[in-house]
Amino acid sequence: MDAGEPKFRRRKADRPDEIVAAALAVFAEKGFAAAKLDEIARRAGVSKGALYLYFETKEDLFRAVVGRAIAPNIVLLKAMAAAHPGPFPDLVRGVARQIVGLVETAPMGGVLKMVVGEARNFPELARVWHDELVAHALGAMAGAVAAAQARGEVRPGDPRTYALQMIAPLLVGVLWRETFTPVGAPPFDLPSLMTQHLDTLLGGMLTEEARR
Amino acid sequence: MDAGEPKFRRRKADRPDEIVAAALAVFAEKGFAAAKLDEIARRAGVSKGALYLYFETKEDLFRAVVGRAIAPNIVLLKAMAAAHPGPFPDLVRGVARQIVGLVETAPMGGVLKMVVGEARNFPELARVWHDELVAHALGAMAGAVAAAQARGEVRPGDPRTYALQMIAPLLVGVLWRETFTPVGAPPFDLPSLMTQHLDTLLGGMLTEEARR
Amino acid sequence: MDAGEPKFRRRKADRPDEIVAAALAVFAEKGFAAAKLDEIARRAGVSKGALYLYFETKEDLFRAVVGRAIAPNIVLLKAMAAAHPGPFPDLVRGVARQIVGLVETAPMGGVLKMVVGEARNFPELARVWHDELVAHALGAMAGAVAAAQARGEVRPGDPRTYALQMIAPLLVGVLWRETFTPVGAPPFDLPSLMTQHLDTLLGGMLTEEARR
Amino acid sequence: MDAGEPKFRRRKADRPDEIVAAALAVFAEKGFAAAKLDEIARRAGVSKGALYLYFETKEDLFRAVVGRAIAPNIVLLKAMAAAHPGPFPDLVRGVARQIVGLVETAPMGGVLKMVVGEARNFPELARVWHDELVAHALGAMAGAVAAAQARGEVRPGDPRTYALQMIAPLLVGVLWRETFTPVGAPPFDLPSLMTQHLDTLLGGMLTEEARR
DNA sequence: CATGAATGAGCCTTCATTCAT
DNA sequence: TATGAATGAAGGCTCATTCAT
Repeated sequence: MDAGEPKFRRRKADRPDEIVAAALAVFAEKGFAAAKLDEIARRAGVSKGALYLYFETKEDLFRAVVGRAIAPNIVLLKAMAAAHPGPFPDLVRGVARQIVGLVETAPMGGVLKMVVGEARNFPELARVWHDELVAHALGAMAGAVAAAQARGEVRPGDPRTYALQMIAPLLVGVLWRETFTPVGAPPFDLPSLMTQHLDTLLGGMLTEEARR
Repeated sequence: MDAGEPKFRRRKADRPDEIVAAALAVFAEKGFAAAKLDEIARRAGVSKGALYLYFETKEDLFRAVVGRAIAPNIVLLKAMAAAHPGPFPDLVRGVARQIVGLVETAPMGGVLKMVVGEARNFPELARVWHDELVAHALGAMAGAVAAAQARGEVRPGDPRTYALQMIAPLLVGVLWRETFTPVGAPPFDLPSLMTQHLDTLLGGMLTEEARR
Repeated sequence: MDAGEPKFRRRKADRPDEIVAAALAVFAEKGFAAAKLDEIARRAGVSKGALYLYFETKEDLFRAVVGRAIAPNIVLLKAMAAAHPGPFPDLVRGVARQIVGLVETAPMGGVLKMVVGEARNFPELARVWHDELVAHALGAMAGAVAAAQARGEVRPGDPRTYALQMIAPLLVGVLWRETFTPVGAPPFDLPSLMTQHLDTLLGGMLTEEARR
Repeated sequence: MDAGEPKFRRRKADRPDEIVAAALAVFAEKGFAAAKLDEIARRAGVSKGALYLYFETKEDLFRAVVGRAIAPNIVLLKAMAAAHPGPFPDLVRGVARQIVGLVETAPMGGVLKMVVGEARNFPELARVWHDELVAHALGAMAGAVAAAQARGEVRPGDPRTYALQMIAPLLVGVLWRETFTPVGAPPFDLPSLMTQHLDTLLGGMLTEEARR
């Protein structure tokens, strides 16, 4: 930018993000222990030593990667908080559209694998993910369900469980894409999957009146 | 030695199974790369060298672990194949009961993590799992759905997607138990979860006539 | 020993000592930081990994080396404690003979360099050396001086300082041998040095009566 | 720049000396290998890169440090050369006073440690120290002893050894201060130590007539 | 001259694998 | 078979050195 065109030396401020992006890719693919700093450095276009200018240790880098991967998902929380107070199905479909959009753009499969796969080795990361994102999201959706129940829109049942039911097929679809599609399994089209799922599930969740 | 009580000594023939069991526990907890043969040997009650009497390499052991973990799940395929040809909901609930029973007894969470987490590092294992178990199970259930649709019991929709919808919350519940419950998150009761889910989902899947 | 002659595989029990001996040589020559585990392993006739069967870290090995080097010097303390209660000069010369003997056999120069050179980096080692050996030795000799003063054998003066005066030339002679002799400086013959020094020093320390 | 107060800015010409001073402190404390250029640069108040404007390598800087540390000691040689040709004890005490003065002002402990501790890794430095300083000083003192012997002031004995005997306690006292005092050992007061030592030693060195 | 981000060779440490017993 | 001491290749991390600015 300065002095006309991008110099072949990248600007320092971008380095950490570039490293985190490269690290995310490698950690997601290999897992923490199997990921090699050599490969992360190579993919980030820097030397191995440069990693240590920005992160203390490999674990530190991993923490940064997993921690920062929360941010893009936070938008969902805000979207849900700002969701119009209309009929329950509209809310659900609106949120679902956002999530599907996120899944299509962000490397959610890899992040999921990282969080789930390393939860035992990095419990504090699982805790952060739960406390700062998952619990909020699940709680918000459960709250919406409970409100809909109070309005007579949704049948009785545990709201938190309803929330899990709604999102689960998408998560499994993402893991499927990550796990079985690369070895030749037929993929699931996630938007279609989600559409059919919500049609079906809402069909069973809504009361007679709400369904009409 | 110990000329007294030789009967209680485990027979040598059990060694491989004991090793695989110990390895399953460690691999499930740590992942492939972070698992140490020292720990596997210790948990199996044998020396490190003994592992190599039964398995060529660490990868070999891992393959054996993941491969053998298919077997307990195969019963599901047989159960589905032998399922009575009655009404669709009965079939679904019967199968679900079996799966939930399996989930309660077998370390399915750990196995899931292994298969998903190492799919990129061991693609042939993902392939085996898909080809020998997952595809069959999903296909069988999709076939049942299609048959029910043909009989007018189930509404239109992609049968394979329906199958995924049915199982997904249970899988996510298992991963939840593995990931977030250890760090203080409230657990999901899997049988209740499955009951509520099938009630809801079938409510949306079944046609008017079938639902009556 | 077993089965006739020494098998080409050395017996395990000796390994730690062999490693410590090799490490002493390398640490004494290079200092802690410049010493390479590769070289220590090579000189000990084992692989680099074998070091870690007996010592946790390089620092641990260093601590073991410096710690064990105290032992051979402890004999001096015992010799001094058991010293005959005769005239002061006899005591001094007897102890000196022991020390000179030690200096000729043990690698005292290297050990001295290690303790002094790494005192700032490993203060706990300096403390151990002082508390377990040096303070005792200096104190014992100072005690003997004080007793001799009480008996009227030695002139007034600080006993601890007298003790230092007695030993200092030998220590400097050892360091000289370590430092300047290898680059062509004329050596000092330590026994002669010590003889002349004690003759001179006692000449100045003893009272008229004692000197007679 | 800083058009306001340029006068207080250190002149560039001082940089090398400032760097050498900082390096001396760090090398003396840590030893060559454990010393980090980062710390030297920080203590010198310059950037790491700036070190390379004045010194080719870390070894070069070390050589400069050790080499320049000779200079302050050279004054001793001159003092001894210019020493009045009076009685031997006066000469000795005069020189001792100079040395004690030097020890109190210059970081002689650290320098000693550097020279002794790195003699094996940098033999040429040990050689320079010996050839340019130590040999001269020891030789000068030995010469004075020999002259005094010729005058009948000093008893028979190896003059070079006598010289070593005279200086050794001070050197050991310096090393003691460097090594054991920081870990709680009682210190030696070097001037008192030297006074008592010379009183004692001269008492044994001088002939009857000279002592009178 | 001066800076400090970047490099990469080198070292400590780990751990799968081997092998003498 | 079984052991566990020993190996050595591999990888995380450090730090002297370089170089674009």
